[in-house]
Amino acid sequence: MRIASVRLLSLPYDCESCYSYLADDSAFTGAFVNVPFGAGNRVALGVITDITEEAEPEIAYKSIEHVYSREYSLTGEMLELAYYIADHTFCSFGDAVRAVFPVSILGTTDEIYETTGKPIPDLNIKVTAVYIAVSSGAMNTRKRLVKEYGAPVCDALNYLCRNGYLTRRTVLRESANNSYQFYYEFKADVATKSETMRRTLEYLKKNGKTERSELTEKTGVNAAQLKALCDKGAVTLERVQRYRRPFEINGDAVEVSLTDEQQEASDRLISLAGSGKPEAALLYGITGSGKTHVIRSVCDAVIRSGRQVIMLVPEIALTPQSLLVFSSYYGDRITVLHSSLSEGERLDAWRKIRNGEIDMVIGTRSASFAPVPDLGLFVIDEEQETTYKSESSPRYHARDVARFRCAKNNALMLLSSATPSVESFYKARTGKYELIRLNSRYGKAKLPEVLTADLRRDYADGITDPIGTELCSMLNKRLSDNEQSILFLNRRGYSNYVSCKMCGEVIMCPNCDVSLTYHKQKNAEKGFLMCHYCGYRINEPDVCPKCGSPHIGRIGYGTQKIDEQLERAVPGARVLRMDADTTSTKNAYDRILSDFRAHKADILLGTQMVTKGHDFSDVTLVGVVMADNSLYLDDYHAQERAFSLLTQVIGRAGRGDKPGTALIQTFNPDHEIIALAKAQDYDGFFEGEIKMRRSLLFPPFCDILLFSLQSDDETLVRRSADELKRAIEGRIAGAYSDVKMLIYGPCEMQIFRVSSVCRMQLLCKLRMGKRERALVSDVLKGFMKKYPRKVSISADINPNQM
DNA sequence: AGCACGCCGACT
DNA sequence: GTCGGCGTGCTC
Repeated sequence: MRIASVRLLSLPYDCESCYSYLADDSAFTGAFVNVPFGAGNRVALGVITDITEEAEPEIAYKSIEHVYSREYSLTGEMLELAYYIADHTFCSFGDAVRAVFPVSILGTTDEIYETTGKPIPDLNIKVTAVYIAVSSGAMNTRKRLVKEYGAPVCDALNYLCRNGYLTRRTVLRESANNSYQFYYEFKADVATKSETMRRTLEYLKKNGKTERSELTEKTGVNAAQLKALCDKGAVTLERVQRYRRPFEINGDAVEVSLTDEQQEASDRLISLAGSGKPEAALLYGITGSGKTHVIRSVCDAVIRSGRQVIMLVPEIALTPQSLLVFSSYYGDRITVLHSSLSEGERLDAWRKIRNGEIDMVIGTRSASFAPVPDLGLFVIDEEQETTYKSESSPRYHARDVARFRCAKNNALMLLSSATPSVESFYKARTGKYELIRLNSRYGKAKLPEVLTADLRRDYADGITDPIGTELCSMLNKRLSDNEQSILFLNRRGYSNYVSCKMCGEVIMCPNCDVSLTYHKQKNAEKGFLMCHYCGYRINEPDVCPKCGSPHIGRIGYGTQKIDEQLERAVPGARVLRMDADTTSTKNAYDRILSDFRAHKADILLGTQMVTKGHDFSDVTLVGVVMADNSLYLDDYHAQERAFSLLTQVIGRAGRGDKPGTALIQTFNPDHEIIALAKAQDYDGFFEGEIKMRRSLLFPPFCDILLFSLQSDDETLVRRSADELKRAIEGRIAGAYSDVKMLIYGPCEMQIFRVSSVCRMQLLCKLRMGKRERALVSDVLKGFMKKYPRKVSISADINPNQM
């Protein structure tokens, strides 16, 4: 007897998810299966993790209902990766599998109900209604019934099945996202009366294998006639998956010759990639040093050796420009993979990758799981970016996935950055990663001149405009010289809120502990106020809701307001605004950038988005409207983020022939981080930062473990948070006395209430290892058992925000 | 997570 | 007296 261990995807974290089922010969490890589960034998999706021959007599086994094909199964690597993710990020096995595998590719299952003919007795009216609906035939699938009658039908259906009035069978429906092309080929002459069919046969005889649409067009044959020809054995039909392509390939490959420094870096990386061992390297090169050329040259070598490359970029908006660089070399052997592809596009890309039709995958965090058959190189560009860490379950870091996969495939993990994360640079310093430096700027580009504008002086003169006098005059100068400028606005602290000038009341969201943000309404005097956390929305009030005073007004300035001020301060300038509001539509981002590149505007004003690796040769001025906002967040990352951001912004100036200038407006021109960014002195920044991290005990000298608790019952979250702390302390005093950790809190999260849900957190510093993970898992499961469905809890290792 | 079983309040 | 509330416990 074959017994398969099946792990179910639908069970929560605190449930044992492994069950044994009888299996036939079609079962294999890594296969997705449908199994009957629970008293109602509802269909559940699972994965076979193991197969044995020994049955245990005391277990009443059920049988596997369906085994999905090998084409859509987990490879050994992916199965191990799913376990790795579940273990390291404390998520359910199902969440981990759904991250590594596009489960929707399997299609959907539904349950069909049929009457048995057994007459029903006098039953509950609802049950009778369901029975009648089913027996009429129109309403016989579970999904349709649930949609019509709501969830309670399940009870009725189970009752009817249990007592033999209905039977249930499950059906599989192939994913609607499959799209096929049909190829016909001539096989044998047959007699037919139809002129069209004869013509079709002749055409096939002459032209060989032909796609259906071409055949229909040329001979006028229809689907029914083709089917008849197949049935008669006159032609054969071949069904081929059709792939959609969500992007254009353009540009011609330009052979770039590498500088000596670049060539040396490339040679070293190529030898690492070919070492036959897992390797990790950090490519650290100042902005404009040509990291991309080096990466491309390494990709070339890896692909030539028959292996594949995965390259991650921080955000979707950056995929087109990377694609532009690489697609000219690799043509249709390259693909993108990210979450804004349509379902069909994503699945197509996935299939092509798995079929070995792709040499290079470019994508965001989720592309870490691209099923390349023989991974040779895993590049993470701008590796310090926070977007590589997932903020929802599974809370994995792409770097850890990369490391895991490179270890399995003896591949090279290549981190690349001008401002590496402190953690990565420390690893490079201590020899865990090979450090490869590019020290010289490439081509004609020169480091821009960096100036600071002391806003205190403006304030002393009574000028409080967001664009100070210095910046204003420099912008005007650029305009008259027909040169371009970029203005960067740090979003944080720039939200517009509404407050009463009489009583000081700030209009808050009723569901969340945040102020409402003002939004302009098109063609209207009054705007509206919206909560960015829960979406709550009201019209802008005329009077203060607290004291009734009409003296209420908008405070703060965002891109909109600065846009308005620019009209006055730099008359005649054409301004393009790029932020979350103006880039909401699909191609807006590309359009804004290409318009700016074509010099259809003089000033590009925007948030984070303007800082990311675009080269505009006409830009000679970059202004940072307010540098201070990013410096004082109470988070140990704050300095690092600020330095990285400022360095990137400054790097945007002077990418072409003309010398560039960066102007940083600040109230703190003497701040250390600003000085370091001004000098583009990463090493200096790192020395200071690593000292701080060591003395205050922060990563990389420990890991941060953050528990978050949520509940709509305020007293319960508070109480359970205290109890969580005691539970951890109890275990450390008992079974886990070998685990060392510091516990801080519990305390309220920065925004305590969101959507009427109260949130607490508990922070721990420790060094994560096997025992530590066991403890965390233990504590989590204990907590979930104690507060089922009342308080939700999650654990996050080294979160982006605390 | 579902779903069944089981034990207490507002209705025919 | 029953329908149905959701607390507890189990699922190969």
